[in-house]
Amino acid sequence: MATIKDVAREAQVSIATVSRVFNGAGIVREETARRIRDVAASLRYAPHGGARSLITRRTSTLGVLLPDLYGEFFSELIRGIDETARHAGYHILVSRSWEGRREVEEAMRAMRGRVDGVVLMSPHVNADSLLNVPVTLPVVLLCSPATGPGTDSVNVQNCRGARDMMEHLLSLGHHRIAIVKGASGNYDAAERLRGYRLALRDAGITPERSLECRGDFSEAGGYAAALTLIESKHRPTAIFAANDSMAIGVLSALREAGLRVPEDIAVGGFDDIPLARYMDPPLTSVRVPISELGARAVGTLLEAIARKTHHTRQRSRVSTELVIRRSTGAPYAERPPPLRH
Amino acid sequence: MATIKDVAREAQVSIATVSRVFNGAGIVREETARRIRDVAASLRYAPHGGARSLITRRTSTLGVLLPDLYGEFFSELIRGIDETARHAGYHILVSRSWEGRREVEEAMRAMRGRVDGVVLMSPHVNADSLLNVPVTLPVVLLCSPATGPGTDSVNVQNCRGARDMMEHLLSLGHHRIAIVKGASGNYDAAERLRGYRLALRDAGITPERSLECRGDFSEAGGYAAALTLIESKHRPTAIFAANDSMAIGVLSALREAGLRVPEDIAVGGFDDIPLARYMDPPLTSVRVPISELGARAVGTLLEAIARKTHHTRQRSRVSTELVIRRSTGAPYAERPPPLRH
DNA sequence: CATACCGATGTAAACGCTTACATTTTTCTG
DNA sequence: CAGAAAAATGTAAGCGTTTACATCGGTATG
Repeated sequence: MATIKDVAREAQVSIATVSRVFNGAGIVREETARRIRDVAASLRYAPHGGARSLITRRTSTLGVLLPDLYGEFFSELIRGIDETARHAGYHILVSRSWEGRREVEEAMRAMRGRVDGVVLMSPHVNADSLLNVPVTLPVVLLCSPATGPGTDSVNVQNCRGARDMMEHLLSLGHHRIAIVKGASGNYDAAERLRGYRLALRDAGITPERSLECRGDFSEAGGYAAALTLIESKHRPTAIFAANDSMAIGVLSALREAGLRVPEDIAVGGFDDIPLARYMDPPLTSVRVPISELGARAVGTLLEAIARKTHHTRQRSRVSTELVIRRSTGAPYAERPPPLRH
Repeated sequence: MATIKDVAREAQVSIATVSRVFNGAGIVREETARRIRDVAASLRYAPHGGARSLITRRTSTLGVLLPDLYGEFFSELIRGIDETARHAGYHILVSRSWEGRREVEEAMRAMRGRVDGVVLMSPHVNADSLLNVPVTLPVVLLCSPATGPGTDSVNVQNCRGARDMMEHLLSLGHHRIAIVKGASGNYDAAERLRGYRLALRDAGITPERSLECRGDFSEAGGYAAALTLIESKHRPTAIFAANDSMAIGVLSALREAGLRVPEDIAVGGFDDIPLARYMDPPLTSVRVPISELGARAVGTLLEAIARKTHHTRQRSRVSTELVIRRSTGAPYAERPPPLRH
């Protein structure tokens, strides 16, 4: 590959002049500039990003550390992140970091000198503690428990969203409402559970442990949970799954058991993934503006990078919206999608 | 941020020794090594990836240029790519390059010095021509038209898959089968159309232009196409949509028009995205092993990188599989998903 | 006891670029 | 047309690493 030196030699100028042409900085006589560009083109020269960032101390790249890459949630998230990043002239370096604290640390140090900042989603680790450990880099926490101050973070209004769903179910006359919980140790899961309990208390109902089913955010987990609930002596009249994947599993289990939704039992989910409205019956869910979540995180990160040390930490929460469809049997449930974009 | 020099000074050794400790290369006395590691930890030192890759001439990063990031297809693709890349110790730098040739070129040159190779998916540009233009980097083409030799590429057996679907429909007794075409100028779209026509010819049926509806791979496009087909004087008895998103749009349009699927009209899709089996009725589709597609591309790329110039070009095609469900009304259609993982 | 050798460490030259500063060339001014 | 100011270009010092090669004790060898 041709380097700046090759171009300089060929065009009979110093490398400084070549550099100036490619950076728009400094002044170069038009004739010289043209000659340099021609030579560069004929040599197929392109500036070496790595070398450039070594000296400028900026990589124009953002690291994105995610716990997983599976499913629509992450697809949307990455889209939101990329969109915002690219508008600001940044690339994104995606990495899937497994759950453990060790791996996250490892991933963080691998980012050193490759990125200008990191969006970190690590719902299983108390991410705050991570920040003391490896590299010093601007970091924004996404959907992660961040206790202390000192850290930027973006979260979903899980608790509020869960309460909205519960209030909806309660308003339809349900008293025995079960929840299929999210993965244990997961921050979002814990918050949604908290919302569930709060809503019950507010309605004067004492939460029952037998109605709190363990789950893991997977379809299979929802399926299994539903089976348990169906067989329980005092069957619930509604099931709130802590995410849509599990709700889908629940629907399958109910159908196989010959139970009608919503007539025999109502079902609600969380996230409102695109699939939700296509279920049979269409699934009532709590919409999370996923791509906005990513966009917000990047926005915060960019600010942190720009402001360097002088930067007041921000923690924001994106709000959710209850989307009512047939699976909860509300009279005003959403009609089938119109589809004319 | 601490650099190798800081560590060296603090530990009272030369930077070379520090470097050796962090690379496992060369021999360092255990006592010295420990001291260096301690100092490094207390200084929160981590090697600077950029500087390192400047001198070693490898970045341990793979560039991924995609036309879009929307939807399950890309989510799966990235997953496959990341999986394989990380096993080989590579990171991935994701970039969405718009359609135009200019943008792809621009993105390619931005990759210079940041990555060791590129997976390029650019279904609208004759990607082969790109390879002459900007930077010299190992490239693997994904789902892209690559005419000449000289280029590694990974594709889907679009034509074969489309024929499978058509043969299935023909075997069910359909003669008037419409196709909703993919985006114009798109390679996959063209190949699927080719398969459609070949299958008809083989069955002794002359393809009719009026049965080839324009589409764009979007739900809305499928919806619009279906409306046209419904209103045509001589209505088809089956519709083959060139991807699942459009098939979903088709299903919506048919439902709204009061037509039953598959009794009044059969519908088939392509890709077999997760949504397909949840449709009502579940959608017959041609499964594309998406994450394998990504994995294969990375595998080929890694080989190209390893082999440097000595590398025989490979072009592989991943095969598809017809997944029969209720939307085509075959007697042996797939039962509802089992779900016990 | 000189020699060769080996293990441990240091020295310094890259890698491809940017940029402050110095130097040369051009253009203007009186 | 001299001299100064402005414009154009060159020089060289890094950026944070790796690594070939040099150095320097110390130990085994003859």
